[in-house]
Amino acid sequence: MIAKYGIIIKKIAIKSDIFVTLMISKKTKYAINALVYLAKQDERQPTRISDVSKAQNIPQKFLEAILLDLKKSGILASKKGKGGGYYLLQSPEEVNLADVMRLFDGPIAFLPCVTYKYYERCEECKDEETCGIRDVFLQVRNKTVELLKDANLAEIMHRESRLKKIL
Amino acid sequence: MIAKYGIIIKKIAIKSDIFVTLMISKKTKYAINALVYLAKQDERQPTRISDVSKAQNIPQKFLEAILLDLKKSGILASKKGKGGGYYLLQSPEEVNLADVMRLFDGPIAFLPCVTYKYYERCEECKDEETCGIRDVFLQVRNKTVELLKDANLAEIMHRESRLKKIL
DNA sequence: ATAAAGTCTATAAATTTAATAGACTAATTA
DNA sequence: TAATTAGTCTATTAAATTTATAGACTTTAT
Repeated sequence: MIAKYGIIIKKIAIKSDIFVTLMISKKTKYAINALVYLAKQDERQPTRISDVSKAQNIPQKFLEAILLDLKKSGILASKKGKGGGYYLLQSPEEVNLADVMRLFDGPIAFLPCVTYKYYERCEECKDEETCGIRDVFLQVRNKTVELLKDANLAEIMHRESRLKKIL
Repeated sequence: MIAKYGIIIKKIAIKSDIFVTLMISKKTKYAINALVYLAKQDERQPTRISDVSKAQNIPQKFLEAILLDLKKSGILASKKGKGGGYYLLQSPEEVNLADVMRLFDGPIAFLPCVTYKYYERCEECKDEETCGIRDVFLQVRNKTVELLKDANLAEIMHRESRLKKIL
């Protein structure tokens, strides 16, 4: 990144490219947008993939795979044939960003040694129990997961209402 | 990720591969390890790249580029020739993980729209000011940056001492 | 002088992300 | 039961990024 600084500045100014190293993937972003959109469709009427795709500006074929994954994980359900589409299977309160992010981007952690399900030791680490770097990243991970667990679809919609009132 | 679950489970069990989507890059990890190592070398005697490389298990050629970047950013200084090497230019209190991570992995944020220096709007976003998703990720980002700013090299070493006392 | 040690340029292998294409299957309804 | 709608599955590809590796070059201490 450093070696490319000159180019990067240019990119941001002209084409607005952005580094993605620590950011969520487009897949996760699309998934979250689609879920919030489905949560906003009152009733549990199925919504067509093509409708979600148009409304949220997500490439349809890409979205198909994403929704299928969300279905396999039990968050969404679908109905085939005419009048079919996708709908929330879980309640908006049950679906939180931590789970969605983990589904598509893997563990929420800056280091493998502070993950729960994907734990991996650092080779160079002499004593993990007393590693100061790990201690910091463990704290960050715990706080992040806490905040993302609280951020369920209902909460996200509440926040939007609140923000609209302020403005 | 989901489509590969079978393989992934196998990988974790057999070869312990890990997804890296939201994790810091090896470059950043190497940089942090090298910095903590240099901070532990009392006096400001230059330490050879080869010594850091061996002690921290970092490919030497890769480390050379990393240390050079840290030098360009003003964190380290170097001395050439015999008896040369790298040493901290800033005090251990001044060097924090937020700055180091930003240097190599770019902005600390899950979405471009909650970054400061690399801000980018989401195309699909109708009203950013009232976006509930953005509101969540902004909160996460602020907390994360706060914790990482506090995590300077001195603090990391303090934590190690504290952890050693507990054990 | 010469040996030690950092610097610079270029390139390559491996992995991952993001996206596309097309055939196939299931369900509804006329 | 045929036609249509809409989700499902498999394969492939393009682009970008990460993680290195190689080798020539420059500077400095003794």
